[in-house]
Amino acid sequence: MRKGEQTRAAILEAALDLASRDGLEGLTIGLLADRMQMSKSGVFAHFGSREDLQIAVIGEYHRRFEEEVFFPSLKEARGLPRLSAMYSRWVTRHTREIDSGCMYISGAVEYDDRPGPIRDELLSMVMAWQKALMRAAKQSVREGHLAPEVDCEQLVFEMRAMVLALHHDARFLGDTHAVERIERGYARLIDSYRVRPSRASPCVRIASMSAGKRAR
Amino acid sequence: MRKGEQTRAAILEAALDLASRDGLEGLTIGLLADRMQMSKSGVFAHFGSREDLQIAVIGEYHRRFEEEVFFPSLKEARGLPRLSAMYSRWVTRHTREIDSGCMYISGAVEYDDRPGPIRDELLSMVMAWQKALMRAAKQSVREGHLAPEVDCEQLVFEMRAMVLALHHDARFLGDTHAVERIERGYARLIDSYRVRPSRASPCVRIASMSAGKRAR
DNA sequence: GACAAAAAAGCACGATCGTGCTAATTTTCC
DNA sequence: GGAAAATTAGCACGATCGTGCTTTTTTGTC
Repeated sequence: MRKGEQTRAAILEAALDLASRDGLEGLTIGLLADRMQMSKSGVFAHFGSREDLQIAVIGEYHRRFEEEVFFPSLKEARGLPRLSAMYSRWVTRHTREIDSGCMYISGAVEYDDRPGPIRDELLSMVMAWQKALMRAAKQSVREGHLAPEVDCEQLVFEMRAMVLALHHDARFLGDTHAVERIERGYARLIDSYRVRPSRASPCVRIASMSAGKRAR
Repeated sequence: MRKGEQTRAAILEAALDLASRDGLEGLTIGLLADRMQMSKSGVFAHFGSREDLQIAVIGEYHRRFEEEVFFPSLKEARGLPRLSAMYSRWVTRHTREIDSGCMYISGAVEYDDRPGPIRDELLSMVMAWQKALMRAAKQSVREGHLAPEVDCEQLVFEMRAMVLALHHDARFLGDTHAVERIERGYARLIDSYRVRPSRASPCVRIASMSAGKRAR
């Protein structure tokens, strides 16, 4: 009883690693059994099917994502500080998982025209994060950190876009400068949307971004 | 002799369609044979191996990409008009291949940590297009359309980023407004980099982008 | 330590994969 | 039209896949 949950967790850990590297489609029971030094049936028994395994992996990935990126950012003050913290932690996570890959991104490509429970699961998690970003952006406007006429959808779109590019460039092109570009891009983005009471307003963005980098 | 090339081309056509939908990894000889109403060996004989088939598909995809996006843009005047034309055609192509998917993007995810000839082939084609964008951006600076202090790498990075987001949102999220966002994003991007001799400078960008849309 | 329950293994199944080999068929050329 | 060459089909192979079934091993409880 207790042992079961324990090995299940260990399998999930290995599955997470494997799926992050080779994609959810590359996550195979045989490979997983090899890595766990178990029989295929032994692994299989813990999850009703491969699909359930994949869904469990997605859930676990999301749990960790929230724990690492989302929840800590809630400690920041509402508005731009929180939005920047979320973005900074998101970017930091990408730079750290540079050789494991983001499951939200690889999953989006793998399942963008493959309907079913896995796609649904991925979609709901990606949307959850996207909505969290949207909330933070709108709060930034409400708090007076960003100009009232800011199109938050547009802002979040461009923020997400650069993360996709970061992932693409760092992993596929092997570009090591993508992080700097995303920082510059975000700076420019916020700068053009910021409410400027005076020329020398405190630069929340830079502080938060580099704090995130230091924490790496 | 003649018949061979003909059916080879037909196979390649079907393979291109299949790989655009299910990814290069999803391109399988059996599926291809089914769609061609041929035997597996019949299909196989035209390409020395599956890998050679995949590489041939990538090459064909790139040929069509250049023909549709790159070459026509060369007719535009050097500098910003050409850069905008390239971008516009690129975006247009994405909106049209919304239910087939961009092989450069899906390929990047599939092969970002799978070394070998396929990755090499993909990489060289993606880099070719990226360099073409860079040349056009730098020419825009040289021609005086963009400010001299513009960081072209940064500009192209953000341009590419939004295309990735367009692909992601249109295909995975099913978002129908991504095209408008990329247009607004590009407008903002260029606007902040543009050289402004007068307030009412001719708006090359908008003209070109909407021309591209009309041509769809 | 015995016993019930849970966990893991063993095994087999049908499918699908890429790919070699050989035979049949079609095309091309004189 | 017949010979030569190119093209396609047929078939088999070893691998790997997910998954059901039965048996063995391990675990937790009295």
